Amino acid sequence: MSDRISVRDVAAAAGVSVGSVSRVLNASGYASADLRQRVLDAVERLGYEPDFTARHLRTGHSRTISYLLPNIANPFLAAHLSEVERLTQQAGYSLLVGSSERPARDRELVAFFENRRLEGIIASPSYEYPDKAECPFTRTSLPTVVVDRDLGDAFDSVLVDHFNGLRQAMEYLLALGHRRVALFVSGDNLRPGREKLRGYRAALAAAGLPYDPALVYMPGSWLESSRHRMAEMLQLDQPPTALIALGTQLLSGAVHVVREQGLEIPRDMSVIGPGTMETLELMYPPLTALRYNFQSSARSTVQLMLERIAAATPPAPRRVMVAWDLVVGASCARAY
Amino acid sequence: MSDRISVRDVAAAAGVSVGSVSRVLNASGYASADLRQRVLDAVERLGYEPDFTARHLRTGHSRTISYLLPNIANPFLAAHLSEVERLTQQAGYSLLVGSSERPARDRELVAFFENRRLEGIIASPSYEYPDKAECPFTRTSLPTVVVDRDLGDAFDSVLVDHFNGLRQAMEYLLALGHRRVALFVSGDNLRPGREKLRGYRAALAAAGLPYDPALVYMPGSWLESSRHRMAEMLQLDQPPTALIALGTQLLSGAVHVVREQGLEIPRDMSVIGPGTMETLELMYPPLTALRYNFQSSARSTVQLMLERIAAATPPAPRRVMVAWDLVVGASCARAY
DNA sequence: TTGTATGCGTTATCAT
DNA sequence: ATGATAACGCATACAA
Repeated sequence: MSDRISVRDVAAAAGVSVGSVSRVLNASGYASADLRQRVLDAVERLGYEPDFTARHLRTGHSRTISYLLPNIANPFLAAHLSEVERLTQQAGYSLLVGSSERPARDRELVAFFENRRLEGIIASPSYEYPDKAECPFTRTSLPTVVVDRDLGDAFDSVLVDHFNGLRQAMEYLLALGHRRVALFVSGDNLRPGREKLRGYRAALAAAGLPYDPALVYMPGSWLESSRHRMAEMLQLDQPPTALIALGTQLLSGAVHVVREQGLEIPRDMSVIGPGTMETLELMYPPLTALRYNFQSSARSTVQLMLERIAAATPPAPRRVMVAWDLVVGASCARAY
Repeated sequence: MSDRISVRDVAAAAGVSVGSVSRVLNASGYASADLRQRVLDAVERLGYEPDFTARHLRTGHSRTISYLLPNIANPFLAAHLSEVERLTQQAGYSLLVGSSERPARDRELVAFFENRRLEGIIASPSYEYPDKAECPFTRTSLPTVVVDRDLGDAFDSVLVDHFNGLRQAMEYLLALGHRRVALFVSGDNLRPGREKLRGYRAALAAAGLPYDPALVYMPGSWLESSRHRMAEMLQLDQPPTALIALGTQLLSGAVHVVREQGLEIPRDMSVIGPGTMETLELMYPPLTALRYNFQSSARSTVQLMLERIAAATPPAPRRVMVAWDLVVGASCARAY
């Protein structure tokens, strides 16, 4: 059963040496047409396929890259991961997934990736290492492409333009006459949250409106109660007339409370949410949503990685910006 | 830079032979306390870590398993994958993901996994190979655990109990007085769809009600229009008064049309949907949903796999059933 | 143009 | 108890 055929078997069957077999298969060095044909025949006949591990040990190429991310179950990340997997496979690489929600695990995984001689790391860690000396990705020599995180400009980065996405959404709401907009976005400890807040505030400032922290909810970690915060906001003297909630859970919790209080969307509350496939149609009226192109983002990610792997000398770090689009549904109305 | 330290370096530093280093590190064979200590010190001092690839080549253990699935972006699959990844990592294994939506790609991936000497395959393919001779998983000698597919009883399987899930949901609706229930589930070409249909029909039969194909929508592949089908159903002489839609897209499309026609949930249409995190709260009134435990399902999957890998002689195939729970929300009402 | 021999970094099988 | 050495399966420098 464990009679795997090796180069030796092929060589014997073809009546040539192992070196010749290898040379033919890798198109390295010379080989006469005759010898070449005999080898190819034998390979075909025996169904030989070079052992990946042995080749890896010899050449140093593992043809495998890894994707380190906080949580595969997050719809945004899953969509991106899915595309990345497709493209890496297409390029002849395998994709190893590693999920990590804390720095210690980041370090473990990076050490693990190095030990396995992976060829690159796509990193979207759950911590941004303000102290660069502690950043596991700075310390590794593996080609790294950072996805939507601020890890300094030593890395190739694919960044989502949260800033302008939020500005766009806010300008849309402000144009509808809204002056008090609630903002529900994930963690201010990571780039996506920070940039969204920046965009939100920039739009307010540009319109000459004050920034009110009481209208902002940015849970640092998972599963805090967005229901509770929305309930609080509705109790304010001047409650929000619009809501931007960019996360399925954040949105669902907030919207639940809004409706529970007998408020109607969009009449009493305008809503902008995340543009993942599901949410777009699940709500009624159809959600006005911020959406970005996973496919193009994944394409950039993989392309940067492959270029960096192939490069003889490491290229200067590049950064790619991915834009959000505002897809107008029917969940926003003019402020009364 | 590429000055990786090897056993030889450690051996030299400790003043012992490479064999001794290996023996100490693998706790195989004898080693005096003194030698043992010297080796451990040297390892510590040099920061040595055995190269995974070389070890793999020598021992045959790749400590890697793969998960073959149709589509990572599917929320159900992503949730399951996420748990499986966590558990495999925890057990010291890496997880390679491979997505495939057609038999030819299944075969490619299996060949690829064999070539890389992975230790096992978790398979949830997009085709069930009625002709077993064509099934790539039958032909491979790699330990295989099948997830929610009917690939015959030669494999360990973790199966979701769609049959009883649907029976449960139907009994609930029938008890509320509904007699015409629309069913929107994915493909009848795979076990999940087939079993759901069986459960649906069993419940109807038990209640002495006729089965009407005009109320059933089971798209074979993605993205057909559930909106269109729902619109048709609402035109029937006797339109459905309840809907079971088990898929985020199926649900959102159908519900969209229902509301568009001015029907109210649950007054004019009772709805039961899929119990993924997002959907549960996103709808208003809160969705009554069928839900199953990803974690327990993932735990079974990984456990079966690890046992099979560890077993000296392959155990008889086992099958684990995972139950659905009906989580009652407020999207169902008594039939008028 | 082709064959031989060495090494990749381990582990495991021998002697000692 | 420990050390020398072969072997895992391949690629390649070198000899022929």
